[in-house]
Amino acid sequence: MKYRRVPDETIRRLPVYLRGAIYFSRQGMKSVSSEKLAGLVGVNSWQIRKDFSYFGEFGTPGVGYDIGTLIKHIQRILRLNVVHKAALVGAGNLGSALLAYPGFRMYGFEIAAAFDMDKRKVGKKRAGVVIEDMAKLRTLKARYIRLGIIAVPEEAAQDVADQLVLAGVKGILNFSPRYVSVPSKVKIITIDIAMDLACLPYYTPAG
Amino acid sequence: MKYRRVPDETIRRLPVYLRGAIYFSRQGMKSVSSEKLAGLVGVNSWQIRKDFSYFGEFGTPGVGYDIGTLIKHIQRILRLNVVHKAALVGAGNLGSALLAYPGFRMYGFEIAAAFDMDKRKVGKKRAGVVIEDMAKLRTLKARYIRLGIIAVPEEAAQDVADQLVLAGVKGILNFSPRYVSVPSKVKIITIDIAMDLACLPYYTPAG
DNA sequence: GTTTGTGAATAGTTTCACAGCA
DNA sequence: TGCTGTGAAACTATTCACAAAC
Repeated sequence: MKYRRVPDETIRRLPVYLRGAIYFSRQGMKSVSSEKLAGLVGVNSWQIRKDFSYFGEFGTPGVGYDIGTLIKHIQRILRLNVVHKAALVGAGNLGSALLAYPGFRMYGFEIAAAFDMDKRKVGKKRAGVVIEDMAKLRTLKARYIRLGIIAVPEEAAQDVADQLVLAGVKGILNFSPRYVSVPSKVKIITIDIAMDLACLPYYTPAG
Repeated sequence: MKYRRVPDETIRRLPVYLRGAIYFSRQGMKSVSSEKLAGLVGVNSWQIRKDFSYFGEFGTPGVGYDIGTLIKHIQRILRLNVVHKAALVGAGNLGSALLAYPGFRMYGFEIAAAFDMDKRKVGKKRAGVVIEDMAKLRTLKARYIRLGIIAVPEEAAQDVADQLVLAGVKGILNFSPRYVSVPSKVKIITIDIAMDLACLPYYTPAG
């Protein structure tokens, strides 16, 4: 296929395919068709084939995709083939849930450090990770931690983001319900878990 | 403006605008321009004006949008002007975090019930909500609870979704990292908090 | 027979530029 | 002057249909 810019939407779907491929792999399957994968992850089969086609041909007509190859391929495209260390800021309810969440490992992430403003929490452990003082954020660079996760109350979000940027992180996952501004060299993704729910009533007329 | 189907993307942005409007309202402001709102929420001003234009004219040229009117308008469009009761299934780490999350109230949601498979948790309280036995799910309809939130391990997600559908919910917010299938009359939104993070390394080359 | 890969057609979304109103 | 509302243009993404590969 002649070169075309990869759509952002395609990138957004790759983790879904990766999860599906890992699932089939654990079931002991060796290869899978776009139709089968489509059934599992809830995306059309032609959409899946189109998405994969942006990265060259790696399926076998009449057979499907080799699951091992597929996993490696997607991991390399998304740069998930190396372990990415992340720092969590905020060890409250949400932060603790994130520390215990098994989903990060699946994509090669490791929450390697946790921080909290509350001095009483400092030194305690959550899911095997020792909570550190906010002042220690400056050590991130030396510890090769390049991602930050914000799980603090919204008033503190911008301040924490500034500190993370200062500490040299390259990407931030923001769980606080507030838009946060960062220099353009830093990529930020904001997830407001209530916002997705806010769209639901619109789509459920007889609610 | 002549009628045109409202883009899904516009609907997805409305909660963002709503949050911004509520923020300005709390600051004591009476009206706001699309430019000001744009600065807060990180969307272009013309995008905001376009989005609003799908629902008729409610701004004043030379002045901006009346904040009170804006809030009421968006709430009505999204059907957030009545309280929506939701049932949480799964009172583990994530479930507890959701129960304590203040963001739901902002959009008019109330987690009115919580359920867990673990009999030892049944009867205990989390953030003021008593955890009930899974068997009580069948009482949702009588209690006017039409939304379900799934916060259980992925193996149990499909089963819980089936039970929620049986209990008559109209919409489901799924936090388990697995695609779940439901009848087409039920709207489901799946959030995998790790999946968003999985896209980050792709956008941060020097990671 | 089955399943991939992809150009072309269709659909959806964003951006622009500016007329018109307060 | 300042800001909204919107048609038209540009851009992006999805869907289709089918030739080619196994």
